[in-house]
Amino acid sequence: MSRAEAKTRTRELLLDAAALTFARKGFHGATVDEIAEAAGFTIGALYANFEGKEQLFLELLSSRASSQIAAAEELVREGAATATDPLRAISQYLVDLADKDADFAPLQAEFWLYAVRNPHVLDTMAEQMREPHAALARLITESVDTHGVPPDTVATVVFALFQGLVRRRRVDPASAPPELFASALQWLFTGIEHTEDTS
Amino acid sequence: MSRAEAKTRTRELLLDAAALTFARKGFHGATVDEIAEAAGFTIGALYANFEGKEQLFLELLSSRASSQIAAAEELVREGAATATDPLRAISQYLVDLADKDADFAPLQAEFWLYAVRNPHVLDTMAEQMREPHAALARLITESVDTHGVPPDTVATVVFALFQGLVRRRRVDPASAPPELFASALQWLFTGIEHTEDTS
DNA sequence: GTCTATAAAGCGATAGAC
DNA sequence: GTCTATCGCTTTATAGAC
Repeated sequence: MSRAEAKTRTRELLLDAAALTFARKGFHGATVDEIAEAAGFTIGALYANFEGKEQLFLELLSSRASSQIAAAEELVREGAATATDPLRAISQYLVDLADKDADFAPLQAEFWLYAVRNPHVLDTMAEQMREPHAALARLITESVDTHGVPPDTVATVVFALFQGLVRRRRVDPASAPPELFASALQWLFTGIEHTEDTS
Repeated sequence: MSRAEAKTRTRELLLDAAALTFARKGFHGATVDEIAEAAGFTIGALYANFEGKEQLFLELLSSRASSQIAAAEELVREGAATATDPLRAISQYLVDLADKDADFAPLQAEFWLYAVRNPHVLDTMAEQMREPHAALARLITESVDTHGVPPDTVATVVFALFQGLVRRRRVDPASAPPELFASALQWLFTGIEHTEDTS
């Protein structure tokens, strides 16, 4: 491993550790010491690779876009594979993701709060969401008939719905079971009015 | 004003200031000094009325339930008043609320993060949501036919949807215009499939 | 490039005056 | 009950050794 590769590796380890620590403690709650230690280094390595805590956080915010893109692409692949019930496939995939990576939602919330409080990063935040959003819009276009409603619009609503349900699920799991994700998505397209009355 | 009333007033001023400051800076980002100053006092008054920063935050989390209940009750009244299009009335009311009080959503996010990171307050958080949730469920029952889907379930989905859209609106207002809130709610009941194709 | 030691600042909380 | 002054701890960031 060359010197340059070693440094890149250190940076990535620090970024991963930062993601974990910021998710668990928040931006102000997390300390640089703690982040460095979680990565297996001391603060010296951190300051050799990043200007400081804030720049590390912002770099993380930008870099996590790529991992989101990867997830979005897998979502599309999954959706194409199980074309029998694409809506159900989408919801199941996203519920699994949220349940498996418990740090994802808190980190996103932390990013959102930071962006709301520091308007100059709002654009970065919007940018971060663009590709996953586009991927979902593409999947929707391929899978269902939106009857003239722009796929972008539908994607926005679907993301909002899932984000809200994921947060709810954390506070009160019983009120937001996995099936609700699928049902809600189903309702969005066919309407509650057209649900078979099972009461 | 009696001594007891004065103290109660100080407590309330401090709680209001705490809501503002925690919303704008976050739990760790806000300082007790800053909160006291925003209320027009110094830290002495704060420590005379609360055990410390954490207890102040938790008391705020609990106390804000009552103001939410008030908002929920007004929502029900509004909904009953404009019974011509209750879905549209609900969405407009909630969008106005979110746009008017810019600190509300960040404070809720801060509460949620705190609850996720400190599981012993998850119940308090769930409790806080109960009454507004019940109010919305009642309004739904009165306003629309849910075709056997429990109103509680519908309320959960509606809250999730709105919460997600409000957050999105903060980052990218163009992608989440007020009309989208009404449309999304409409779709939930009648289905995108049954939208008139206006393309 | 990374570690250890330290500087400088900010924080929550307390004590005593009024 | 509230204010002012201060303690003690934690934090970010830097400097110098290796």
